[in-house]
Amino acid sequence: MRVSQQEKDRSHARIIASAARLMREQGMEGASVNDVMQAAGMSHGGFYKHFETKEALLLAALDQAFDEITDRLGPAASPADAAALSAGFNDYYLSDGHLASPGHGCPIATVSADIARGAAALKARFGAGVRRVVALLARGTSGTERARRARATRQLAMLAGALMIARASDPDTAREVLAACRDRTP
Amino acid sequence: MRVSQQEKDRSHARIIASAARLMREQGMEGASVNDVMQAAGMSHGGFYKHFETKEALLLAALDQAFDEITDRLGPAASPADAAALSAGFNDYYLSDGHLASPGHGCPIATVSADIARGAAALKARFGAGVRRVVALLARGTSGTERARRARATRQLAMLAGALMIARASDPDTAREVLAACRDRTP
DNA sequence: TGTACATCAGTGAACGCGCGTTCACTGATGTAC
DNA sequence: TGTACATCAGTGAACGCGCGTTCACTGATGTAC
Repeated sequence: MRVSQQEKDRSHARIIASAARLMREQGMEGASVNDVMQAAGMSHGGFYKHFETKEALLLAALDQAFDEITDRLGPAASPADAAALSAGFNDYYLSDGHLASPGHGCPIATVSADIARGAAALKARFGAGVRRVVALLARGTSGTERARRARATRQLAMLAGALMIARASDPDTAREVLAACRDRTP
Repeated sequence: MRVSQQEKDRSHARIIASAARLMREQGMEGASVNDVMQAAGMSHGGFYKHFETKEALLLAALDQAFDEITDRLGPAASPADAAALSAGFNDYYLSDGHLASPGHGCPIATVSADIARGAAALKARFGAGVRRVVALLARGTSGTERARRARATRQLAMLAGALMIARASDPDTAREVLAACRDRTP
């Protein structure tokens, strides 16, 4: 049966939120249209009233996943706040909570291999997301614009690599990798 | 028709080599049994004369992929050689060749997200592979055993993260990420 | 404001397809004499 | 060394299953009068 425009908008948001979580938990191919719609409380048939293809959904879900992590870094009233935020980012990124909850964590560590095999449109959005995170991390640091961006990039690369390695390893190795990278910036 | 033991051994090696490449190019789920057997010059039906399940193949292919990268770091006659090898590893790891050839590159950057969703047996082998690479990278560096291992771990995490981000990004962002991480160790 | 009707969000069955796995079959290999 | 026969690596058809996508249908919503 037909549903109000307001309710359709809510459905749309639920579909994207479910996809943003499931694509990080199950991978971009592993997150099936059926799973996503089920998680959003609907049946699979209605999906194509919201998106033309699965790939269009993944584009929206990827943006949302990056939004979740930039929201975490966004609020900084002063350069000092920004520096503290950037330092605290390491703690969050390598925390046990982040390790155990890929579905609500950084998309770099969960879907970059899928995107590397994907369409150029996905890579463009991913690259834009990375630039946004780097720009936020670079606030409040010292040096030339170029040097600050480069340092933030190295920090993000190390964190994403460490999280990814820890998640793919046995518990002992995971612990060792996280310990080596915590409290250190490249 | 039956085939000699010698030829069966060669088939076995070709299947693992094809899987080691395809799993890095297409992902562990994306590398189908049919694709692997085709790439090894056989039809899919013969696969189960070599492996009990697809997962058993992936275990063997993962070990082989790690062997390929530890072979690169293996030969070091002296501590000075080891230090030069470790420094040169950065150049190889972030080279355009490695960027463009995931099928013959480091498995950390290509299959870790798949393994994070996989069985404990895969994680154990992955963790062992990571430890082997870290141990090789740590040779010829200074400091306590613990500090040397930690530094090598940070280096590997940064490299894997950078390569993964570069592959998943548009060309401009990829270039910037690689430039920021080349010639720098965390 | 009330009524008549067109719109369309969501449902559930169905589509063709590729997946991992199984199986009957073939004929060269390996073995026993 | 030669012969008879059991073994088994590799083939190709077939299996049930879940995938992305399509479609006829339902009935509440939104619109025109």
